[in-house]
Amino acid sequence: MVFMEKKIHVHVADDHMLLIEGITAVINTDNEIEIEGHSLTGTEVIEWSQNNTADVLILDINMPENDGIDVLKSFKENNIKIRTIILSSYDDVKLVEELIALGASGFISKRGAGDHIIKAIKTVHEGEQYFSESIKTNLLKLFTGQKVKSGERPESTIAHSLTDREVEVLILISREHSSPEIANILNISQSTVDTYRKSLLKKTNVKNAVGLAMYAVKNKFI
Amino acid sequence: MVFMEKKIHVHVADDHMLLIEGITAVINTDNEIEIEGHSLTGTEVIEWSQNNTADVLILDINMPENDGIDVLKSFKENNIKIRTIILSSYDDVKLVEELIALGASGFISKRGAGDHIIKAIKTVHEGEQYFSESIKTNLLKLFTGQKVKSGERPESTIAHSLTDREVEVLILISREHSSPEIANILNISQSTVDTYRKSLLKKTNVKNAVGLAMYAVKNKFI
DNA sequence: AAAAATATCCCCATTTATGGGGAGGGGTAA
DNA sequence: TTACCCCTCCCCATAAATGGGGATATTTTT
Repeated sequence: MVFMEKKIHVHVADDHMLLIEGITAVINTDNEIEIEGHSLTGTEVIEWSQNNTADVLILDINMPENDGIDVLKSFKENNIKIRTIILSSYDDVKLVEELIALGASGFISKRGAGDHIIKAIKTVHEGEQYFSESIKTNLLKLFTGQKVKSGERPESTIAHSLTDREVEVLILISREHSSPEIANILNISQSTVDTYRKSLLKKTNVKNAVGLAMYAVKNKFI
Repeated sequence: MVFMEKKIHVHVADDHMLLIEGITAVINTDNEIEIEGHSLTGTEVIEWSQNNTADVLILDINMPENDGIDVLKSFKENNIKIRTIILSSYDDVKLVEELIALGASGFISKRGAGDHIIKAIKTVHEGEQYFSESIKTNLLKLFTGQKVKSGERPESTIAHSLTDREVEVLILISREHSSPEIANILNISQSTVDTYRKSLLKKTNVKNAVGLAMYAVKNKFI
């Protein structure tokens, strides 16, 4: 780096303080980036965002009160623009498209090794998108697993009789989102979401949303 | 510190590489402690333990393949003695008793601020128990909010801040039963079942029945 | 090209779930 | 005894979920 008039200010949002401390420690090894503050719930992030001074937000998806999706939605509604890096776990990969539509520009898996958070911050700060290695791998799996449909592979589970959209809805249901919320997140009407609910109930042969969530767990959708 | 013949060697087990990196960064600020290695699944920890060289193990409860509890059980079965600090999230507090019985000697919450991991490592390495502030607070809540019956014992697995009846309802909800069904099964009125639902939602801090089912799974009620 | 599947939306109606409040009786610990 | 918790029940109201039907446009498969 040649010029450095000002450090990149980063805000971290995660409900695990220990992770925040860890990220802070990692970031402190770089002298171009600085932690500006943190939030422990989605609600805190939303409050913070109304008067924020940071350049980049690192945002966990799973948080109490209001999750990462709620936060992004709120940004959109209030026309707040913050370059945001999503901290994802498990299969949030399937939501990448929606998250991008909601304004996220970076994705880092909590799981993946070599997911360089510092590089992610700098890349996103430059206005570009960043996908960590593990996210890219998962995305690839997701897409190849769909395009190679030409006559083969029943895969392991019956779960694959579910369509892409159904799976998305299933995951959101399992994350405790209601139909109106899901409609909002996926930008479709609630009627459509309800159609997917019916379809899911029929296909999985369970009684209600709880059954769907259990099914999602059992089949490792979450 | 006066004497320092040798650093404390620490092994970290967590399925989130990012957290491991964070912990490493924190620990590297102390020159008496050194990270010896890490594991990403319970299975890895068990394999590692058969030929370990570390003084202290930092162990996450929620891991794929074999969780922290499985790991501790394996230690006990194979008579492996490693001073272990539990990294807990959410309501694992309720498992503290069980975890101590299984050989854990330290507890740090991922959530709590000021949960000094370095102090925990040193304390546990000295052979003493360590409870982080947030764990102590939660434990206190748990016990004050509960009658410790004379000569009674808190069951083997999960201690409940939930009452007996609440747990029954929780389990039935998780089995996909509706309120009218539950009322029928328990021979109480639906009003009463609904009261328990409200109480459960409040205590577990989740949004809906799906959240309750997930809570039940996480806390091994089902 | 025709058939099948997918994604999207709507109507209707009923049942469940959630959220707020209050309330009495029984047991137990301070 | 008093205070507190637990179990039980009820009122009210609104939101959400379920169940049935049907519909159109696009994409994919055959």
